[in-house]
Amino acid sequence: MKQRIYDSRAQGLVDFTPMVAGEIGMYVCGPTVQSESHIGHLRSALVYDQMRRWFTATGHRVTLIRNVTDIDDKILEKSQQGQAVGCFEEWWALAYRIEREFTAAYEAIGVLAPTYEPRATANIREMVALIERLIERGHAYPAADGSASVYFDTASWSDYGSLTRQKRDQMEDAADSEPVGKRDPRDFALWKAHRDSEPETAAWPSPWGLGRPGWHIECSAMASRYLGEEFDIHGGGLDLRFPHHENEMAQSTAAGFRFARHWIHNGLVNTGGQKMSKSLGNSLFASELLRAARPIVLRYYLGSAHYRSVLDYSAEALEEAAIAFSRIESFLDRAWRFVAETQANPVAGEAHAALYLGARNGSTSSEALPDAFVAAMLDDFGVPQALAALHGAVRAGNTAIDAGDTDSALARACEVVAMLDVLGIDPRSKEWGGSSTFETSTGGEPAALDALVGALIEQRAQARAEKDFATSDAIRVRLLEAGITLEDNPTGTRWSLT
RNA sequence: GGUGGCGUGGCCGAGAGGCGAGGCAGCGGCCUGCAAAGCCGUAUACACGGGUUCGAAUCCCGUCGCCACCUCCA
Repeated sequence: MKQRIYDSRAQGLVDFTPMVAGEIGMYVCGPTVQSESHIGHLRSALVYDQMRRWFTATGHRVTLIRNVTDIDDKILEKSQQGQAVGCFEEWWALAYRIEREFTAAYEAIGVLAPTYEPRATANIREMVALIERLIERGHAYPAADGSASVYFDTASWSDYGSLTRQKRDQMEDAADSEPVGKRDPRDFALWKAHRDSEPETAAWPSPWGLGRPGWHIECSAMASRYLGEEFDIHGGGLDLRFPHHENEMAQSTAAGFRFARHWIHNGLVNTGGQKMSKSLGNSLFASELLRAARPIVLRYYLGSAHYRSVLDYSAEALEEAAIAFSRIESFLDRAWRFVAETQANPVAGEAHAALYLGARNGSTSSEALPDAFVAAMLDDFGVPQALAALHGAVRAGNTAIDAGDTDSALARACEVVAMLDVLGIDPRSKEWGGSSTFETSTGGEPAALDALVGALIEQRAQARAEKDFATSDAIRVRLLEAGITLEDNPTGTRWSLT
């Protein structure tokens, strides 16, 4: 079966074949580091992280480039606003501080670091070269007002608008565009002349004079620098289709590059059916979300809707995700305990352990993945369907445990771990702080607590043996009130923190 | 004015011409001293009106409602 992806430019599902067999180049638009990261940023980063992991799991060497826009109007504005109220922070300090916050949030939800994360300010020379090339080819011009600005000549590029299927003559004029020096209001800035009101640190020399790059040119320059003039996939949020990606594509192709073969756009996040925006005051910041749920649960939740769908956030849905996810976790706990308990032969036990670990590290390869899971992922990264396959394996595994079928239980557990591994949500993996041993969930609790709870469990067992259920229930209630849940199993009583 | 998307059961959320994804909640049962966990069973779901078809939630036409983008955006 072939990998299918939804290509925004083709507006449909297409077969995906890497340019070079076994290698995939992806460029993803990262954030403009001007203010706190929110749920939308997390979702976007996660979507491409999952694609990257999937490609890797299926044997590809992926080069993932995600840029950081660290120079832009808003960064300068914010810095100036802050300074006006006495908070002294240079624009570059602000950008760097926010960038680190973004990195921390990404890491918190298990987004792997991209292969490289170029900053716009470190690629000015490449941008200038690209602009020069566009001027030479007749698709860009220095501003007519004598400033150092340079604009892209949209009229010179007949393909302009093709990414978003818009006809140039039917586009609305940019309301806030600076008519200064532009031939046409639809033309956009490649290079922005330095203004006296802006800090000198935010200006670079160029053949046209001191200035800073326009927003779109950085991605064109960096994508080509790190991935070449043609590469497999370009991704970003749906809101970037126009103007950002349209302009990026226009610049790069007008410069003579083939550029991205496929364009992928992830859906946005709504809250209460409304678009999330600062003016509505309904932004969900990463910091709040990470307090509202365990990061691994947040990751699970963000993957529960297809990447192209709108994700309508609600606290209830997040809580449901937490319950659904703990079902998976408790299965893994249960499966491992079951296998350990029923495995009389330690040699076979070690073989099982090796199998289990292999599934976790992906070293059992995608063969350990159920067909339904693979089919779902091949079909435009159908993570929600893949999660259905995951839950199916959990149920089958629980059934096998109930039936006392060790081999089947272990096989299902290995499948579950392999699937979780691909999705980046294996609670026992190192990235989530799991240990590589096979302790049951109480294994990580302090020994003192275990001794205390163990003593109470002992007392309760005594009471139960004497059919003194009033006492045994009282002990259970007291522990529950303290946040400890008891479970009676055929082999004894197990406790866990709720 | 232009471009695109969405409307699925109590809730979230997949799917896209013929067996009702999955999760949460509910109900009935098994297990349990009672629980918990787990399992089994359980649903006149596809905005509305036409049409195409042996068969439509899925395709076509229309209507209604909601949303996004059209040079700040993940």
